Amino acid sequence: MEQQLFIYNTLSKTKEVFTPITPGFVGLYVCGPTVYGHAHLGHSRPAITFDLVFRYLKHIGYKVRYVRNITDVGHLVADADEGEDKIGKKAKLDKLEPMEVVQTYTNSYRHDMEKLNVLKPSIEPTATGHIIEQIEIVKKVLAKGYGYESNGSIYFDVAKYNEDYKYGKLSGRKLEDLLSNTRILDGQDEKHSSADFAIWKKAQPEHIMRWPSPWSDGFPGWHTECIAMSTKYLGERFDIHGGGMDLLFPHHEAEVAQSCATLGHESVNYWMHNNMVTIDGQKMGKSLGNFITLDQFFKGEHPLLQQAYSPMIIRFFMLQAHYRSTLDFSNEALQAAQKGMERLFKSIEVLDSLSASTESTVDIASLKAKCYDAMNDDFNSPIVIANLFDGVRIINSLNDGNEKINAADLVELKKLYYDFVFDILGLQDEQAAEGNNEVLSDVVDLLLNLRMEAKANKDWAMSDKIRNELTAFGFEIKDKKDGFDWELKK
RNA sequence: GGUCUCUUGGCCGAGCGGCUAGGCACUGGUCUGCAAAACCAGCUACUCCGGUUCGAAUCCGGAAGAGACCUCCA
Repeated sequence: MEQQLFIYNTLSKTKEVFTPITPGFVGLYVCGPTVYGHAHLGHSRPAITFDLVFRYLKHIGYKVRYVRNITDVGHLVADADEGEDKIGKKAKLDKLEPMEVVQTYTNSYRHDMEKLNVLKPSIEPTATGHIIEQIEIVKKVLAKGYGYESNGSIYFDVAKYNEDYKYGKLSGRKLEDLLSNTRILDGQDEKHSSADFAIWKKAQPEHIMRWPSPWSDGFPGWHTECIAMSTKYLGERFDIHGGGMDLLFPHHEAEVAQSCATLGHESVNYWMHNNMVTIDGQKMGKSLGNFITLDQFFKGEHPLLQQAYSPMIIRFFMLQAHYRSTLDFSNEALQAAQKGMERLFKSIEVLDSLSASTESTVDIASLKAKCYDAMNDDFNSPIVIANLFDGVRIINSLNDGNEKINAADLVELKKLYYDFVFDILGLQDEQAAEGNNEVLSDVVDLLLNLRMEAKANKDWAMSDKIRNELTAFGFEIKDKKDGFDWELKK
């Protein structure tokens, strides 16, 4: 591809031309889930967003190393039971080993991702597998003078750091504002300042997940794992770091700080952030308890769901909005996505059956160019989809004989749809995958042939009887000029 | 309270100075024994008030409403 790819960089708040550090190669890191619960619709947003990025970068010829972590330790519980992390808390409640909790939800997450046709990352590291690396980072922070020990825990000294670097450059915050706007008093006197964050936390006696360190038996802080894993697998400088907007502050800001503090420079060239999925205009999230899990969507088992929504409907729904816009959940929107997607897939079936003419009356080249332009403009999948729908009209017109296409264009058109629909957008035809039983197919054909005979004899009663009964079983009958077509609706 | 973002037709969602995406729904037409499907056509919106401009949904200022972050969160 000759064209340039533009990516919106949160660091500069502008779209920038993408230039990889090493020509032909891309290092991509994305913050993965904390595995203490089943994945909900919100979790699928970054997964699908960066799956699109991963797929497109590969499509245009890059070799991509995609690292997406599993957070299986280190996040404190919200309601301030000091020193207890989420995984540990959940483990006690369920009377399970912490690693059993981790395994359960990791499996569940991977299962959901597979259903959504999200490609597996190149490396999927876990925080617990990188305790040593995190301890090394803590040591470096201390050695450089940007951290301090307090009662066995180590904190990052934001004020000290801010003297040498600018804290807040990613999220656009100022340290003074942060300090003057702390809402609740901290309760813990260990920190010198409320803006400081823990990079190593001493474990309380009852705390199960713990590791030895030079300072205490404990566990790594919240923001250290990503920088440990990203630099380990992608290097001290790498191309793209992605994640949800809600991680921008403090999580990503703290990553930038730790990079600068330990390496003397930033690690990430392009920061990408996907927006939130909302429900009734509010962020769908664990803390608000207003989430619907992916599995509930797939099965339709939730009071707010009017029906089941297959993984591909969810995926298509997400891709119909740009990743930097909020996306509001509703049954109506999901149902509209479903119908649109069905139309798209139907046209691909039609496309496969088209035959070429000697001339073309359709402009495939410009359609193709529009699709690539959209992707190159910060991965604008809704525009791609809009163009594909323009193509649907073209395909149907070709099928109806209102337009003509030559052999070369037909090959191009097919390639365009296969590339974009299956490869880049990562959609799959679920209807087809369900397996059209051949015998069933023959039987339906037999019945419809009988109906054709009835029609020829103007026996409308018999004709309608066959059609209506097939319809009742869930078949859709489409009459054509000289025959018929049918499909089994779900 | 602080920082930031958003407000588009019946619904969902692009666009980000002129040529007014797309999907769903709806209406009319073509085709058809009728219907469905498909195609063609229609429905033409940018929260409000000022300003800049030959020209603004798009830029600037203000108001109202909503949201995100400031605390674990994708």
